[in-house]
Amino acid sequence: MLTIGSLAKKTGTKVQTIRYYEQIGLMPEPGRTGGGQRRYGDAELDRLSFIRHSRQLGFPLDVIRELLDLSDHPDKSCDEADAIARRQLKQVEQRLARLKALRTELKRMVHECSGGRTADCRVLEVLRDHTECLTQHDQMGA
Amino acid sequence: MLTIGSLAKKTGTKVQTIRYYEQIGLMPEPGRTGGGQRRYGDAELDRLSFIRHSRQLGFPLDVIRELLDLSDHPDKSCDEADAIARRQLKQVEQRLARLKALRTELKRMVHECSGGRTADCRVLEVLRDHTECLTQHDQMGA
DNA sequence: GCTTGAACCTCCAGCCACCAGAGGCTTTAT
DNA sequence: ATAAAGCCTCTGGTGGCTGGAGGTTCAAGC
Repeated sequence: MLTIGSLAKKTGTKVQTIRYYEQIGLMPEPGRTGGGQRRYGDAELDRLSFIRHSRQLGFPLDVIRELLDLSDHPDKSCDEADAIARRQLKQVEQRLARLKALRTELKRMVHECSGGRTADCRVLEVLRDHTECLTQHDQMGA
Repeated sequence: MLTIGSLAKKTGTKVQTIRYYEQIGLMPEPGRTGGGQRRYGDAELDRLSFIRHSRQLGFPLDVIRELLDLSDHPDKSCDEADAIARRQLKQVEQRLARLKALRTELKRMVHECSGGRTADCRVLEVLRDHTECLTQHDQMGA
């Protein structure tokens, strides 16, 4: 039987985060001691590990909910999980592309700045005038 | 003289966002009509363009505040603006590296999944067992 | 058995950078 | 004169947590 603190340590989660997951129904309500403290077993450890690992891979919580549901039904088709992972991959690739464009632009700013007064600062100049940008970096989100 | 709506259109900003910027002191309080509607001039247009462009390059609002301040004082040294841009570049590069690791992992998951029941799903299996990961993808943040 | 101190409890507020909607007023065009 | 588009303020929500206040419980040492 694990306390919330040791569960937190084992999974690299903050205690508050575990309580938060319980609050939004992502983690089940665990058993309690007579005094009202939470106690966890192996099932909860596995579930939390799954959640944390999915988070590290960038899946949002509502998607993780779906993945957990799939994982709880071993006879369902795998297609859905596969589709979710593919979507995530696509998003990661889009974000990569955007970040690369940003990097290019920032590098250019920094390289062209040769010190001096801010009046002649290349960094500020580029920020002032969007038309100087070579790359398109329209919406962010990452 | 621009209405808030036309300023929004020109800069690709939502109207509410402009009011938000005003509320947090990033944009100045503009002049008003007799009826209380905001009217903007070219200075505000320039300032908002600067803000939006900086946002697109991923600078957070408090950093943009610094950049605006530097831009308002043409005789200050350029070093600070340069340092800010370099920091941002570094952060972008870190995020790129993390995203690349994620992409690798997601690709592997997707490639290894050959359909079937969720019980045998490679995607779910990898999520369950972190030790199968080749790459380290510790904290996210993007 | 008693005391200490670490870990637990609940509840509330805040972070970032907005976005949406309710309910009402102003402007502009016809 | 009227209509509709756009403006106003104010409130509350988003995602995914994180921190703190103020109080209780647990486990270990004496």
